[in-house]
Amino acid sequence: MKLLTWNVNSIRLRLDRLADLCQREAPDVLCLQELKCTDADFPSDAIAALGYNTSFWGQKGYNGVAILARAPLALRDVRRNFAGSPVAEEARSLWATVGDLRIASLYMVNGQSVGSDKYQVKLDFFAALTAHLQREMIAHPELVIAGDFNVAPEDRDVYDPRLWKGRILCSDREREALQALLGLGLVDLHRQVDQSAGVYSWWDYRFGQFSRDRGLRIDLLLGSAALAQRVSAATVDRRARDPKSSSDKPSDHAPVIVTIT
DNA sequence: ATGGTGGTCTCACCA
Repeated sequence: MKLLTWNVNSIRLRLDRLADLCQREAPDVLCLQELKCTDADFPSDAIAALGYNTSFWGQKGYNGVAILARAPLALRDVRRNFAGSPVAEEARSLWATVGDLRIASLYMVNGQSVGSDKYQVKLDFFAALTAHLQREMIAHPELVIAGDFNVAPEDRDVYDPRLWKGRILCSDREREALQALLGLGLVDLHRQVDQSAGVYSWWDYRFGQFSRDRGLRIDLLLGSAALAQRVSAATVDRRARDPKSSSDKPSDHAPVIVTIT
Protein backbone atom coordinates (compact mmCIF):
# COMPACT_ATOMS: atom_id res chain seq x y z
CA MET A 1 0.00 0.00 0.00
CA LYS A 2 1.38 3.35 -1.07
CA LEU A 3 0.65 6.32 1.23
CA LEU A 4 1.31 9.93 0.30
CA THR A 5 1.10 13.25 2.09
CA TRP A 6 1.28 16.65 0.40
CA ASN A 7 0.70 20.21 1.49
CA VAL A 8 -0.72 21.44 -1.84
CA ASN A 9 -1.04 25.14 -0.92
CA SER A 10 -4.34 25.60 -2.83
CA ILE A 11 -6.02 22.51 -4.27
CA ARG A 12 -7.59 24.52 -7.09
CA LEU A 13 -4.26 25.86 -8.39
CA ARG A 14 -2.58 22.46 -8.07
CA LEU A 15 -4.98 20.19 -9.96
CA ASP A 16 -2.61 19.61 -12.89
CA ARG A 17 0.27 18.70 -10.60
CA LEU A 18 -2.03 16.46 -8.57
CA ALA A 19 -3.10 14.66 -11.75
CA ASP A 20 0.57 14.20 -12.76
CA LEU A 21 1.35 12.87 -9.31
CA CYS A 22 -1.53 10.37 -9.30
CA GLN A 23 -0.62 9.14 -12.77
CA ARG A 24 3.07 8.84 -11.95
CA GLU A 25 2.84 7.26 -8.50
CA ALA A 26 -0.68 5.76 -8.31
CA PRO A 27 -0.78 6.17 -4.52
CA ASP A 28 -3.51 4.23 -2.70
CA VAL A 29 -4.14 6.94 -0.14
CA LEU A 30 -3.32 10.67 -0.34
CA CYS A 31 -3.47 13.08 2.59
CA LEU A 32 -3.63 16.69 1.41
CA GLN A 33 -3.28 19.90 3.43
CA GLU A 34 -3.80 23.61 2.86
CA LEU A 35 -6.66 23.16 0.42
CA LYS A 36 -7.42 26.88 0.74
CA CYS A 37 -10.99 26.54 -0.46
CA THR A 38 -14.46 26.15 0.99
CA ASP A 39 -16.30 22.83 0.84
CA ALA A 40 -18.50 24.32 -1.89
CA ASP A 41 -15.46 25.19 -4.02
CA PHE A 42 -13.70 21.83 -3.58
CA PRO A 43 -13.00 20.32 -7.05
CA SER A 44 -14.79 17.02 -6.36
CA ASP A 45 -15.49 16.18 -10.00
CA ALA A 46 -11.89 16.68 -11.13
CA ILE A 47 -10.61 14.41 -8.36
CA ALA A 48 -13.26 11.77 -9.05
CA ALA A 49 -12.07 11.84 -12.67
CA LEU A 50 -8.57 10.94 -11.43
CA GLY A 51 -10.08 7.76 -10.01
CA TYR A 52 -10.18 8.68 -6.33
CA ASN A 53 -12.82 8.70 -3.63
CA THR A 54 -12.49 11.76 -1.43
CA SER A 55 -13.39 13.17 1.95
CA PHE A 56 -12.46 16.75 2.73
CA TRP A 57 -12.91 19.56 5.21
CA GLY A 58 -12.38 23.03 3.80
CA GLN A 59 -12.83 26.60 4.92
CA LYS A 60 -12.51 30.03 3.42
CA GLY A 61 -8.98 31.31 2.91
CA TYR A 62 -6.69 29.12 4.95
CA ASN A 63 -6.23 25.54 6.15
CA GLY A 64 -8.32 22.71 4.71
CA VAL A 65 -7.50 18.96 4.70
CA ALA A 66 -8.52 16.02 2.51
CA ILE A 67 -8.04 12.27 2.24
CA LEU A 68 -8.17 10.57 -1.18
CA ALA A 69 -8.46 6.80 -1.62
CA ARG A 70 -7.89 5.17 -5.00
CA ALA A 71 -11.12 3.57 -6.19
CA PRO A 72 -12.50 1.09 -5.31
CA LEU A 73 -10.98 1.78 -1.87
CA ALA A 74 -13.60 3.42 0.32
CA LEU A 75 -13.28 5.96 3.14
CA ARG A 76 -15.22 4.85 6.21
CA ASP A 77 -15.93 6.41 9.61
CA VAL A 78 -14.83 9.86 8.44
CA ARG A 79 -14.38 12.40 11.24
CA ARG A 80 -13.47 16.06 11.21
CA ASN A 81 -11.26 17.46 13.97
CA PHE A 82 -10.57 15.78 17.32
CA ALA A 83 -11.77 16.38 20.86
CA GLY A 84 -9.79 19.03 22.70
CA SER A 85 -8.32 20.91 19.74
CA PRO A 86 -7.51 24.51 20.77
CA VAL A 87 -8.50 25.66 17.27
CA ALA A 88 -11.66 23.60 16.78
CA GLU A 89 -13.06 25.99 14.15
CA GLU A 90 -10.00 25.55 11.89
CA ALA A 91 -9.98 22.76 9.28
CA ARG A 92 -6.73 21.08 10.38
CA SER A 93 -7.45 17.37 10.76
CA LEU A 94 -9.52 14.74 9.00
CA TRP A 95 -9.75 11.08 9.98
CA ALA A 96 -10.88 8.08 7.98
CA THR A 97 -10.58 4.30 7.78
CA VAL A 98 -9.34 2.66 4.55
CA GLY A 99 -9.32 -1.12 4.70
CA ASP A 100 -7.82 -1.91 8.11
CA LEU A 101 -5.90 1.37 8.20
CA ARG A 102 -6.98 4.33 10.32
CA ILE A 103 -5.46 7.43 8.73
CA ALA A 104 -5.44 11.15 9.50
CA SER A 105 -4.53 14.12 7.32
CA LEU A 106 -3.06 16.77 9.62
CA TYR A 107 -2.13 20.39 9.21
CA MET A 108 -0.36 21.57 12.36
CA VAL A 109 -0.43 25.14 13.54
CA ASN A 110 2.63 26.93 12.13
CA GLY A 111 3.36 28.89 15.30
CA GLN A 112 4.72 32.02 13.56
CA SER A 113 7.66 32.63 15.92
CA VAL A 114 8.98 31.18 19.16
CA GLY A 115 7.23 32.75 22.15
CA SER A 116 4.30 34.20 20.19
CA ASP A 117 0.65 33.53 21.06
CA LYS A 118 0.45 31.22 18.04
CA TYR A 119 3.50 29.31 19.27
CA GLN A 120 1.63 28.46 22.46
CA VAL A 121 -1.42 27.40 20.41
CA LYS A 122 0.89 25.13 18.41
CA LEU A 123 2.16 23.45 21.59
CA ASP A 124 -1.42 23.15 22.89
CA PHE A 125 -2.48 21.59 19.59
CA PHE A 126 0.28 18.97 19.88
CA ALA A 127 -0.68 18.17 23.47
CA ALA A 128 -4.38 17.78 22.62
CA LEU A 129 -3.56 15.65 19.59
CA THR A 130 -1.33 13.41 21.71
CA ALA A 131 -4.14 12.93 24.25
CA HIS A 132 -6.58 12.11 21.48
CA LEU A 133 -4.23 9.61 19.82
CA GLN A 134 -3.76 7.76 23.06
CA ARG A 135 -7.39 6.67 22.70
CA GLU A 136 -7.42 6.39 18.91
CA MET A 137 -4.46 4.01 18.87
CA ILE A 138 -6.20 1.59 21.21
CA ALA A 139 -9.18 1.39 18.88
CA HIS A 140 -7.01 1.15 15.74
CA PRO A 141 -3.80 -0.94 15.89
CA GLU A 142 -2.97 0.03 12.29
CA LEU A 143 -2.84 3.81 12.34
CA VAL A 144 -1.00 6.51 10.38
CA ILE A 145 -1.09 10.25 10.92
CA ALA A 146 0.28 12.08 7.90
CA GLY A 147 0.67 15.73 7.13
CA ASP A 148 2.48 19.00 7.59
CA PHE A 149 3.74 18.81 11.18
CA ASN A 150 5.53 22.16 10.92
CA VAL A 151 8.41 20.68 12.94
CA ALA A 152 11.75 19.37 11.66
CA PRO A 153 12.35 16.41 14.03
CA GLU A 154 16.16 16.53 14.10
CA ASP A 155 19.11 18.58 12.87
CA ARG A 156 19.66 16.15 9.99
CA ASP A 157 16.26 17.27 8.68
CA VAL A 158 17.49 20.86 8.30
CA TYR A 159 19.80 22.29 5.62
CA ASP A 160 21.56 24.61 8.07
CA PRO A 161 20.95 23.47 11.68
CA ARG A 162 23.09 26.23 13.18
CA LEU A 163 21.09 28.92 11.40
CA TRP A 164 17.78 27.33 12.42
CA LYS A 165 18.72 26.41 15.99
CA GLY A 166 15.97 27.56 18.36
CA ARG A 167 13.84 29.06 15.58
CA ILE A 168 10.25 28.22 14.69
CA LEU A 169 9.96 24.71 13.15
CA CYS A 170 13.15 23.66 15.00
CA SER A 171 12.83 24.88 18.60
CA ASP A 172 13.36 22.48 21.51
CA ARG A 173 9.77 22.71 22.75
CA GLU A 174 8.34 21.89 19.30
CA ARG A 175 10.68 18.92 18.98
CA GLU A 176 9.76 17.75 22.48
CA ALA A 177 6.06 17.99 21.56
CA LEU A 178 6.72 15.81 18.51
CA GLN A 179 8.72 13.35 20.63
CA ALA A 180 5.79 13.10 23.06
CA LEU A 181 3.64 12.07 20.10
CA LEU A 182 6.24 9.46 19.06
CA GLY A 183 6.31 8.32 22.69
CA LEU A 184 2.83 6.88 22.20
CA GLY A 185 4.45 4.23 20.04
CA LEU A 186 4.31 6.01 16.70
CA VAL A 187 7.26 5.78 14.32
CA ASP A 188 8.57 8.25 11.73
CA LEU A 189 7.97 5.91 8.78
CA HIS A 190 10.42 7.57 6.38
CA ARG A 191 13.28 6.91 8.82
CA GLN A 192 12.53 3.18 8.84
CA VAL A 193 14.24 2.85 5.46
CA ASP A 194 16.29 6.03 4.96
CA GLN A 195 18.67 7.49 7.56
CA SER A 196 20.29 10.03 5.27
CA ALA A 197 20.55 13.73 5.98
CA GLY A 198 19.34 16.18 3.38
CA VAL A 199 15.87 14.69 2.93
CA TYR A 200 13.58 17.70 2.75
CA SER A 201 9.88 18.26 2.05
CA TRP A 202 9.58 22.05 2.21
CA TRP A 203 11.59 24.86 0.67
CA ASP A 204 10.66 28.52 1.27
CA TYR A 205 9.36 30.23 -1.86
CA ARG A 206 11.64 33.15 -1.05
CA PHE A 207 15.39 33.45 -1.57
CA GLY A 208 15.47 30.75 -4.27
CA GLN A 209 15.68 28.11 -1.57
CA PHE A 210 14.61 25.17 -3.75
CA SER A 211 17.20 25.82 -6.46
CA ARG A 212 19.86 25.83 -3.73
CA ASP A 213 18.27 22.83 -1.97
CA ARG A 214 17.90 24.70 1.30
CA GLY A 215 14.95 22.85 2.79
CA LEU A 216 13.49 21.26 5.89
CA ARG A 217 11.75 17.91 6.41
CA ILE A 218 8.52 18.92 8.13
CA ASP A 219 6.00 16.71 6.30
CA LEU A 220 5.84 13.34 8.04
CA LEU A 221 3.99 10.07 8.14
CA LEU A 222 3.89 8.64 11.65
CA GLY A 223 2.69 5.06 11.96
CA SER A 224 1.96 2.51 14.66
CA ALA A 225 4.43 -0.33 15.31
CA ALA A 226 2.44 -2.87 13.32
CA LEU A 227 2.92 -0.75 10.19
CA ALA A 228 6.44 0.49 10.90
CA GLN A 229 7.84 -3.00 10.46
CA ARG A 230 6.33 -3.22 6.99
CA VAL A 231 7.76 -0.06 5.37
CA SER A 232 9.59 -1.02 2.17
CA ALA A 233 10.28 2.37 0.58
CA ALA A 234 10.14 6.11 1.30
CA THR A 235 10.69 8.96 -1.13
CA VAL A 236 10.13 12.66 -1.62
CA ASP A 237 8.68 13.58 -5.01
CA ARG A 238 10.82 16.60 -5.77
CA ARG A 239 9.41 16.79 -9.28
CA ALA A 240 6.13 18.13 -7.88
CA ARG A 241 8.09 20.93 -6.14
CA ASP A 242 10.29 21.79 -9.12
CA PRO A 243 9.24 25.01 -10.91
CA LYS A 244 10.93 23.68 -14.07
CA SER A 245 9.00 20.39 -14.21
CA SER A 246 5.75 21.99 -15.34
CA SER A 247 4.34 25.13 -16.88
CA ASP A 248 2.35 25.90 -13.72
CA LYS A 249 3.64 26.89 -10.31
CA PRO A 250 4.57 24.40 -7.58
CA SER A 251 3.49 24.27 -3.95
CA ASP A 252 6.25 25.20 -1.51
CA HIS A 253 6.00 21.57 -0.24
CA ALA A 254 6.83 18.30 -2.02
CA PRO A 255 4.81 15.09 -1.60
CA VAL A 256 6.26 12.43 0.71
CA ILE A 257 5.52 8.83 -0.24
CA VAL A 258 5.82 5.72 1.95
CA THR A 259 5.19 2.18 0.73
CA ILE A 260 3.98 -0.48 3.16
CA THR A 261 4.04 -4.13 2.16
C1' DA B 1 11.84 39.09 -0.56
C1' DT B 2 7.55 34.60 -3.15
C1' DG B 3 3.19 32.97 -3.52
C1' DG B 4 -1.39 31.78 -1.71
C1' DT B 5 -5.90 33.77 0.02
C1' DG B 6 -9.96 37.39 0.39
C1' DG B 7 -11.81 41.80 0.13
C1' DT B 8 -10.12 46.87 1.26
C1' DC B 9 -9.83 45.15 -5.74
C1' DT B 10 -3.98 47.46 -4.34
C1' DC B 11 -3.25 45.69 -0.05
C1' DA B 12 -3.26 42.88 4.45
C1' DC B 13 -2.52 38.46 6.36
C1' DC B 14 -0.42 33.91 6.47
C1' DA B 15 3.34 30.62 5.74
